[in-house]
Amino acid sequence: MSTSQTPARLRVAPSPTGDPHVGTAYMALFNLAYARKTGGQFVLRIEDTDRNRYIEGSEKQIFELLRWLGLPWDEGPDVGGPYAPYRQSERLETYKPFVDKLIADGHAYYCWCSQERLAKLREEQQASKQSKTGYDRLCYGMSREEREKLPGFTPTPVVRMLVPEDIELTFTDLIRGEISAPMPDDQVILKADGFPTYHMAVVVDDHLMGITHVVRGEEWISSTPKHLQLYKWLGLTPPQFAHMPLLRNTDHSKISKRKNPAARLAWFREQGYLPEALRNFLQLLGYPPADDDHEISSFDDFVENFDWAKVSTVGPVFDLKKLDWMNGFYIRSLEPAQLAERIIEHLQWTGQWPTPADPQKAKLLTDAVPIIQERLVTLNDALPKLGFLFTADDQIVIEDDARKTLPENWKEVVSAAIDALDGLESFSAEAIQGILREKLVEGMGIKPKFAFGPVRVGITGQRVTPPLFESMELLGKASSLERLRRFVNE
RNA sequence: GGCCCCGUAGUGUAGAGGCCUAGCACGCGGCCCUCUCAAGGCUGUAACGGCGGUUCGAAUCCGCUCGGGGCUACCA
Repeated sequence: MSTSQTPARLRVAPSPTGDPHVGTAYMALFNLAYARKTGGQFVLRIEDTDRNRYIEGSEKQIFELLRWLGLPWDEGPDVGGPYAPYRQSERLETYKPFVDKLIADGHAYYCWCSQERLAKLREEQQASKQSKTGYDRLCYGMSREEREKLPGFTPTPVVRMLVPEDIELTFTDLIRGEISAPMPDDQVILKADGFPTYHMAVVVDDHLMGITHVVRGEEWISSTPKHLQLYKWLGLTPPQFAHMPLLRNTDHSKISKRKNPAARLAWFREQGYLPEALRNFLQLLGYPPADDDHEISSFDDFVENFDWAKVSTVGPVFDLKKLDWMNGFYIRSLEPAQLAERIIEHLQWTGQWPTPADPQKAKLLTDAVPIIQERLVTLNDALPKLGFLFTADDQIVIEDDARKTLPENWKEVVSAAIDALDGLESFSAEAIQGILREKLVEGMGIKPKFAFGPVRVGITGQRVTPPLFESMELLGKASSLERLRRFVNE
């Protein structure tokens, strides 16, 4: 039970730099869970301080996919909120006084070093295998005039923080407990283009927006001392930190779009995964199931028992096989009518079907859902499994691997089936099965497998199909007989 | 190179000194069911990286070692 806790404010802060990343959804899920558990708020903030990597339309994708996944935010660029704007590019004036104060207090200084000089410096440090790397403080204590006389000068300065020797490198993490981080160098906090870097913006915004818990990826552990130092200089109370494990590729490297199609959040939707299945799956990465032999769990259950201490410190590898199983499970647990709707929506979203859908096709699909429901892994599997239903009788092609399964006497079998079916009044699956068993299996002494096999091939052209008798019922008597006749006379 | 984080079956995890001849889920194998394929039922397979300590006793604590990962940008 959620005891009386102080409402927490958490945020997810993706950058609009391309296709939304699956890691964004992973972070959002855990942030949201804790916000809900404490009765607090979940904020979406867009961190678009990098003008070079900014990609038009990426932000919209973030909104769309996070909503699709069922992770709604209480405050954000598109829904507003008391701390608007929620887009860092619209907050440039907000950061200025904080930077000015740091400079005035002697905690930050201007740096006119050119990118070239810095690159060269870095190169030399790497090559010399020195233990100490980072900016060499050439500009520290200099005026513009003084610096200008030296090489590697660039007219527009950046602002760097003056990291003290005794900076606190240890902090408490909600997931890992006491941890320490590397000694930082004099990090740039304000870029030449007037935009703050992440380090400056995140501290100012998290403070101004009343964020109480910062939940982010493990890759930020090494930056946390810088952030803590900024809070200290500015006289602000820092939030609590929880560093989530990093999602991994199969080779255990940090998950990347290049090595892993699943790194793109949109990929899951395109493949036809159900958002509730993906959410459940993500929840299980680095987090134990609530019930030891039952990994299916609702978001509410997740929230109910949520505890940072349960989050694993080991970066989990994506196992799509498990997601497949889970997606199938969620598909099977839907009402057939609901599933039909989801399939149609998906076909429309992927552009395979028009909007509005052809009523006849929609009806046929809906009627057919019960026979494919337990055979689907993703929504994309539906149409291919039902191909024979949406194909005209004279367009059915007998596939090679289906033909190979045909016994010697297949024409005899199919002819007998035609005769049996022809006199059938009610063309129901039950009646079809009844008469075929009577005439072929019992009457001719043919094993069910070889009696129904040729009929299946004639009806669908395929070796593997949904249940035969139900398929024939859906197809109707006329079409079924037509197909069998064409088959036997080919 | 330096600093930091991490190390239970193929994958996700349970395990917080004896309840562990290490549990569960997915995967994979077998059997049953069966009109194919699924679904379902039963069943099998497979792990504490290594080495030293501490202890009556270690997957659990300590050290070293090996391995993986992250950071080391005017990217986040």
